[in-house]
Amino acid sequence: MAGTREPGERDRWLDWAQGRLARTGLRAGAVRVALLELLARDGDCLISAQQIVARLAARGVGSQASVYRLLDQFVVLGLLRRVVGRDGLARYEKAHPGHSHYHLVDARTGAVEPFTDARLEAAIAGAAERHGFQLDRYDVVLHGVRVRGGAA
Amino acid sequence: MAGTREPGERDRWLDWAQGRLARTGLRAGAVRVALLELLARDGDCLISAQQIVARLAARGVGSQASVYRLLDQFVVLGLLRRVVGRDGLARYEKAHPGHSHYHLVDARTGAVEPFTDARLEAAIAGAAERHGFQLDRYDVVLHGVRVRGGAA
DNA sequence: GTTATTGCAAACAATTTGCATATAA
DNA sequence: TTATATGCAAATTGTTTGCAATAAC
Repeated sequence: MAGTREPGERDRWLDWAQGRLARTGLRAGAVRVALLELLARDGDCLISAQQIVARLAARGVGSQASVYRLLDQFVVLGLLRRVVGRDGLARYEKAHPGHSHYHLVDARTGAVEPFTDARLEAAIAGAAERHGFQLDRYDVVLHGVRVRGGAA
Repeated sequence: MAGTREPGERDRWLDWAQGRLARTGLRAGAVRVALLELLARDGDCLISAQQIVARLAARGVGSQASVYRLLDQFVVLGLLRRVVGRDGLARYEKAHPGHSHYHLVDARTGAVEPFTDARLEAAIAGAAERHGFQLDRYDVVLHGVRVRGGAA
């Protein structure tokens, strides 16, 4: 199952995010609390804003406006990463400081799966260098079909 | 200037596209003709649908509906590549069969520039292989600032 | 009490669709 | 002639914004 990692990581992100928010003068409203909890649990791979709105609504919390506003806020604070898919929808996932990753999209199921790859990272840095670019950030999305179990 | 290549490439794409369209039972309407010509000239790097609509409108040709419909059609036929930017807008560029490339986005100017890099290509193939993925297609977008003239 | 948070509804913008008309083959 | 191409206007859909009411600190 994508999103299952070492125990404690979920809470680590939550603690980090809460600490960061506490230090900004912002206030812990009901929607923000619920959103943080939801993201801590399900924010390991891209979730769309609409999905989030729906899940919160199912619990009787939040509205379009507040969810979009909070997501924006979290992105600005560096708590979330925002990615726009081929369908033009914004999706979000927890940001882990200094820990960038790529996405594998399964052409059959549409499932998105994060992965990291040191060699690829090095190759990208090299390519940027060769083309006279000082790299700031990058997006890499691979589309294909799974033929073997993913490398852990 | 991005988009300047060997002489004749523009017409080569146009010929190829026209040939492909001719063999499909579709008809060469006025908007299609104008759109093909525009793309042959300016389609080397990502243009948004709105830009295209505007440019055609300035020449008194086309409408939202026909432009969007034609662009879709061209993508399906493999004449164009469709890319969705971080702003969620669809952008298009000429597809060259078997000739994939990446994009450099200048963080200062927002300019998008295509490039190719054999080593990067190999690295991507390797990463897909390592993660048990049979690669179908990929998107690579590098964000940063230009520090030297681009490698020709 | 002051100021940020929330919800509602309206506003927006890109894209899509229905349908009547024009036109290429 | 007959199916495709086109334009117009309306509909969709994701996202944003204005504003009054609410609640955190």
